[in-house]
Amino acid sequence: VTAAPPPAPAPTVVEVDVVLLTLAPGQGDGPPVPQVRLVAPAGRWQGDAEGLPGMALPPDLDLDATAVAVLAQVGVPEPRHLEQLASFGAPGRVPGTRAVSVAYLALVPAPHRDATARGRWVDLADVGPLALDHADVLAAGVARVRSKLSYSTVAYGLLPDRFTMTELQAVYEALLGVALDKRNFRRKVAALGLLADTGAQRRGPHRPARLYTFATPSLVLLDDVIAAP
Amino acid sequence: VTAAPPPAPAPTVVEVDVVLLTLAPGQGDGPPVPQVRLVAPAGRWQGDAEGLPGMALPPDLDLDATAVAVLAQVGVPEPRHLEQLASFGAPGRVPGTRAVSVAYLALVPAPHRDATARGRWVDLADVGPLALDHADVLAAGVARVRSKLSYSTVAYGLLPDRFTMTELQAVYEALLGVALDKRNFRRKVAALGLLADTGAQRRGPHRPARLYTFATPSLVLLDDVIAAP
DNA sequence: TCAAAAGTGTTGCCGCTACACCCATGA
DNA sequence: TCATGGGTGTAGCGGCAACACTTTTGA
Repeated sequence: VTAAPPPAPAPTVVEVDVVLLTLAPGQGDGPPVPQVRLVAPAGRWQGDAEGLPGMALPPDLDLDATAVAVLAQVGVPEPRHLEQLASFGAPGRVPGTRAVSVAYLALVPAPHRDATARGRWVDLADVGPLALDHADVLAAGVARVRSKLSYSTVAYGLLPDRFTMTELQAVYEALLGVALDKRNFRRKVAALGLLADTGAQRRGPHRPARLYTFATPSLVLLDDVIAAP
Repeated sequence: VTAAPPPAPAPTVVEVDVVLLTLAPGQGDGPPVPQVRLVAPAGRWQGDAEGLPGMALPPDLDLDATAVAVLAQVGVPEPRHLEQLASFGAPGRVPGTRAVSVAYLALVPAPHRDATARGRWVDLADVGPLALDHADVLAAGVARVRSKLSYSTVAYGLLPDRFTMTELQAVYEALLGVALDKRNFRRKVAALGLLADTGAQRRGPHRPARLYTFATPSLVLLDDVIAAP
């Protein structure tokens, strides 16, 4: 709301960038490794650093829909979870233009190795210098996921439809970077009542494991669980 | 990041809107009442509904600085707390243009009744229909404050420099809408060690009350407190 | 001396953590 | 039969909620 008559609109470009995260199965029997989707430098900026996938806001799409379109470009038809992260708009962040970036966080289960899609998955630990201020954006995304682990079912975004307790626990351990007690973990998860036992089992070289699903197919805040008697 | 050569920038305006909240002392001996700062309809949109203070993003300011500029317009030289809330960018949200709004949340102690500033304080309970999608933005701001009460010292943003325990408790009760036990409240607050006893007292018609200050003059996340041994 | 708000301890309960063993399967 | 991961119970401790009375002041 401005008091003065509308000034000439600033020549500002709005773009939507997406921090797309996944958890790739560990090599051998190692723990799962967190990965980001990065794309090659192109379009608006030059240089050799990769960056987050993004696009300019189209006239007819809202912000969420634009994020979905960005995801489509990198081969993700629909993410398990998508939420707005923050906006970045420092005057110098894109050389030559004034660009405001609305950043999103997206989570998907397993890296579909889709050859037609742009970009590649990079282990979080191996991410090099990124274009523009994308390192900040990525950091914000990672921080958000980590903090949400404790008070929501973010893990939903990273797991396949059916998964074992051990896999669920591995998600938490990989993202939190700590080891958890198996019995306590299972007890706590069970107490929340968010999982359904599918009855099915995963058969492997050893004793079969029960397969579970999230009872509600979306991310749930834990407060909401408690508040629903 | 776009693969194609840069398309002509969409004619998009970026504006920064601020949800400015305070807690006014209650009438008589009533509890404090939460208020928002609203401004009269002007500039970009017509109609009789008030709206949140805001302005177009100037070429030389980043988002945070723009929020500060907006606050200056409504008579707040520097807010106790300022954080980015979310961005709103549905195609139809401002008739006639494509405007993306980056919303901020700001907190200030007491309503300075400053005649030169634009706008007025309105009890949250009395807020009527707002311009554009500002009702959504306001709702997001209120939700953010409420949720942050439990895991941070947001109350810092709403209290004067020196305050009594009862006032601090009243902030929590007013925002949470529940009554709290005096002894438990004081014990918990003391255990966090975030307050300093000023030694001074507030004298009233009854027994004087100790005055406290926040030891760290900014909003603190409670996890950080625990993580600092 | 009275009215009104400030200030202070204890107890029971619940949830969290720590900890070690048997089970089912495929090889 | 063995190697490997799947699955289960308990006991101690600490934090949280419930609860009522004394103190200090101004009028």
